[in-house]
Amino acid sequence: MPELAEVEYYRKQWDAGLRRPVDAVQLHAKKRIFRGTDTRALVRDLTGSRLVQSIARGKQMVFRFSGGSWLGIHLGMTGALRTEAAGFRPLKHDHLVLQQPKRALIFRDPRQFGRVRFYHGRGTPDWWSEAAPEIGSPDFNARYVSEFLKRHRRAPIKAVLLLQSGFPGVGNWMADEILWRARIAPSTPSGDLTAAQRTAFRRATRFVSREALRIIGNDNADPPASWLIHYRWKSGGVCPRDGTPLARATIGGRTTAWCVSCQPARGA
DNA sequence: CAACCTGTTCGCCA
DNA sequence: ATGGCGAACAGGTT
Repeated sequence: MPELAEVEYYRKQWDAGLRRPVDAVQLHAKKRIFRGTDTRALVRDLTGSRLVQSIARGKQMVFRFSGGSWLGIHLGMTGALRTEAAGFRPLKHDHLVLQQPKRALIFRDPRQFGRVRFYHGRGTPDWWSEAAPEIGSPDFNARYVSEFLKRHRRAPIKAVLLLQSGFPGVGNWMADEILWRARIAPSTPSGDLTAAQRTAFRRATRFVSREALRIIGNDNADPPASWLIHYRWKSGGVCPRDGTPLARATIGGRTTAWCVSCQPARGA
C-alpha cells in the first residue's frame, strides 16, 4: 500500500537490524522482483556484511551495508517490509529474507510490481543518483512546480501529480487528497491552473506530504477523520467538507475520487 | 465470477 | 525529441 509515508514507515521497520550482521540471505532468483538484478552478487556480498544505513526518497529506498553494498527496494503496489524472529522460515510471498543473529528482515510482495536492486563497489549506484527535489525540500519551490506543470500542460493535473519525476512519493490516494484540499478538479489540464490555484496546489502538496509523514510514517496511524482518504473508496462516499456525494472516474489511468462542489470543473 | 487495486514501464502515436 | 495514453505485469480481495 505504499506511498511516501508508508514507504517511510516500512523503511523504519528494518532499522531494528542496524549495525547487525547478515548471517544468511534467502531468495528465489527467478522471481520477477529481481528482474535485471545480479542475485548471486547480492547473496555473496551481503552475507557477512552489516546493515549501516537506510534512506528513503519518494517511493524508493536504499539500504547500505558495510563493504560498499547497496540494496535498493521499491515496494510496488503490494510490497511490505517487516521483521520476524531469528530463524524465520519464509512464507509464500516472502521473496527476500536477511537472517540476522536476533531477527530476520523480510521483503514481502505478493503482486511483485516491486523491485530489488543491488550494487557493490565504490561510489553511488546509478539507480540511486539524484532526481527530483523532494516535496519537503527548499528546492520544491513555486518556480519548480510551475515549470513542471507547464512542461505537462496538456495532461490532467491528476496524471501529472502521479509523475514521480515531479512529485516523488505521491500516489493515488495522496493525489486525490491534495487536489481535494486545493479545490482543483482532477481533470483540469495542468497548464490551465491559475496562479492562485498553483499556489494552493503547492501548499496542499506540502501539507499532505508533511502530515502523512508525521502521522503514518512513524507508526502507521490513521490520518484525521476530516481527510478524504477515509471516504474515497466507500460506495456512497461523501465529501467530508460539505457532504456532496463523491464523483468517481478514471483519470491518469487511475480511479479518481473528487467533490464536484468543492472542486468544480472550469467553466462550471 | 467479474471487477478492482495506495505502481511502474513499454510501445505506439501525435 | 518529447509528451500523453493505454496495455501489461500477478495475485489477492470484494
